[in-house]
This record gives sequence, structure tokens and C-alpha cells, in this order.
Amino acid sequence: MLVLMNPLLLDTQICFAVHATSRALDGVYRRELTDLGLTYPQYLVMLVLWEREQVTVKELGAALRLDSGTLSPLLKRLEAAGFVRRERSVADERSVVVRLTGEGDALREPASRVPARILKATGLELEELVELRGTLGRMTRALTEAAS
Amino acid sequence: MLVLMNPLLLDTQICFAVHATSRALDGVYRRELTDLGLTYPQYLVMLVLWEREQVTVKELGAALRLDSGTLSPLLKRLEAAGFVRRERSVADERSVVVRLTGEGDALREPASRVPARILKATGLELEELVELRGTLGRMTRALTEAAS
DNA sequence: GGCAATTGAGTTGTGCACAATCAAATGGAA
DNA sequence: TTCCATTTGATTGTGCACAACTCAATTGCC
Repeated sequence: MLVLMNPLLLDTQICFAVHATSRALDGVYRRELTDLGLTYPQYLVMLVLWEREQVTVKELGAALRLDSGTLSPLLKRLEAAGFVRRERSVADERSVVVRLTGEGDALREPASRVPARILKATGLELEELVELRGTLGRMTRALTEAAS
Repeated sequence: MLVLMNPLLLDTQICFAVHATSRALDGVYRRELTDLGLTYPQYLVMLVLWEREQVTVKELGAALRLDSGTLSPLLKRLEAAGFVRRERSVADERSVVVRLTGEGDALREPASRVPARILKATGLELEELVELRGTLGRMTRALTEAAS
């Protein structure tokens, strides 16, 4: 089989597929989230906040696997947009607590329409999506271990 | 089932899984490609060139689904690193032809060791990888159509 | 109590990805 | 031949992701 004869080809196809899918999803999210005034990474942050209402930057980083280099400016923009407030924690002054504003909370309802449209855009059935989630989860865990 | 009750959750898990996997792959590639002096997107460009030896920016863009905003500076850096040469096409002066240099060609051999290491790092079996490639390919196509 | 080590957030630097824009070149229609 | 719509790649602007680094606060040990 050609693929086994040429690992460069397989590598390209598998990893590029993940890369390309990620970017295609970015594109669809961009279209869906523009009216809400959010980018996809910002939407991910908001998802966490809609669930918990207040988190530290550290907790956000753990939930989304992002470091403060990415989160700090991103949260700054979210704050500038009026969706969140950032405050120093009283318990530990190194920590910054992020809270929803009324505006940020109000985004939840319109945002709740986005997922159905995204899932539909994938063209995949639910069983396929569930299996995909499982495979990617295992893959990411293995990759994360391999990188450390 | 909880997932069906809460599409925000499914959306997060499926699409975030793709996003997270893509970033985890980026991380592993970064580790593997540093010694070659390449980033992952640059590696993708080199892959195309190792196959065809000379392509236009337009062709690269089509192969990798990248526009000139991304490719132009990326190729500039590859040229600065001595791996490629960029020249205006004689047949159509709007076009720029990208060619490998000797240095760029010499990277092919060490680069050929990378894929096996990446595939191993995924922790997945070949059949799983092949199926994953298929699913992601279909998904990307659907997403690309949905975005247009 | 004092100090070394650790932690959490912010900053700097680099490269990437996309939208919008622009200038020069090209191809096709009139 | 002329005109004009389209094409090609470069540039500008914005946001993201990571590595390396900085600074202040906190922790843990002697």
C-alpha cells in the first residue's frame, strides 16, 4: 500500500487533516460568532464563565489549556468589550478573578443557537461525532504526554 | 442523555477536541522540527516542494489552503533561512515561482524521520488513523461548503 | 523570623491565519 | 487596439498561541 511505502504521505494526510479541520471550524465559528462580537477562543472563555460565573485566570488556563500569554490579552479585550470584569483576588493577590458582566451574561441566550448550526455544518451524524470525540481525546492525551 | 440535553456541551467537546488536538500536534511538531529550523506550516510548504521542486505561490495556497497573507511572509522567512528561492515567473509576471535550494533539498532526509515519531506519538493504531483521516476529510469538506 | 523556591499574571518577541486592501499584470470583449 | 474585469502576490491590521522572561506575592523550610 502506497501509504505504508511513504510515511511522509500518511503524516501529511493525518496531521494535515486535523490541522485543516481545525481551521475550517475556525472559519465557521468566525461566521457564527461575529454578530456576537466574539472570536472562537473568546467564546470558549465565555462558555466556561456561563457555567461557573467566576473563575481565576489559572482555572481558565487549566480548562482551556492556555497559558497567561494568550489569556491575558484575550481577557483584556473581553473586558474592554464589556463582557467580563477582572479583579485581584483578596485571598491571594497573585490571582485575578474573572466575572461575567450583565452584558456577558446576556450573550448566553443568543450564543446557545450557535452549536446546533456548527454541528449541522460538520455534516456528520451524532454517532460519528461521539466516536470522533473519543479518538481525538485519546490522541490529544498521548500527544500531550509525548511532548512532555 | 446529558449531551442531547445540552448542545453547548457537545459543541464544546467535539469542536474543542479538534482544536485541542490540533494544538497538541503543533506542540509535538514544534519539538521535532526545531532542530531542522522549521515550523510546522513551513514543514508543510517544504513537503510540497520536496514533491514538486517548484511551485507558484498560488499552487502552494491551493495545496495548503492558505492565502498570500500567510504564505508571503512565511516564504520570505524560508528564503531568508536559505531553504527556498523566490522568482517572478517569466510567463506571467504576477506569479512568483518558489524553488528548493540545495540546503532545502538536504533537509528532506532528516525530515523523513519525523513522521514515524509523530505517528507514534499519537498512540493510535493505523486503522484508527486511516478512519480518522476519512472522517476529518468529510467534515472539512462540509465545513468549507458551509462557510462559503 | 528570614530566605529560597514557587506561583500567578503580565510583558516581550516571534510566527501564523484571516479579512481587507492595493498595485501591477493578464485575458477577454468590444 | 482599447478598455475593463479579473487575477496574483504583497501589505496592513487584528487576534491568537507559545517560549522566555519579569515582577510581586505566597509558600515552605530552617
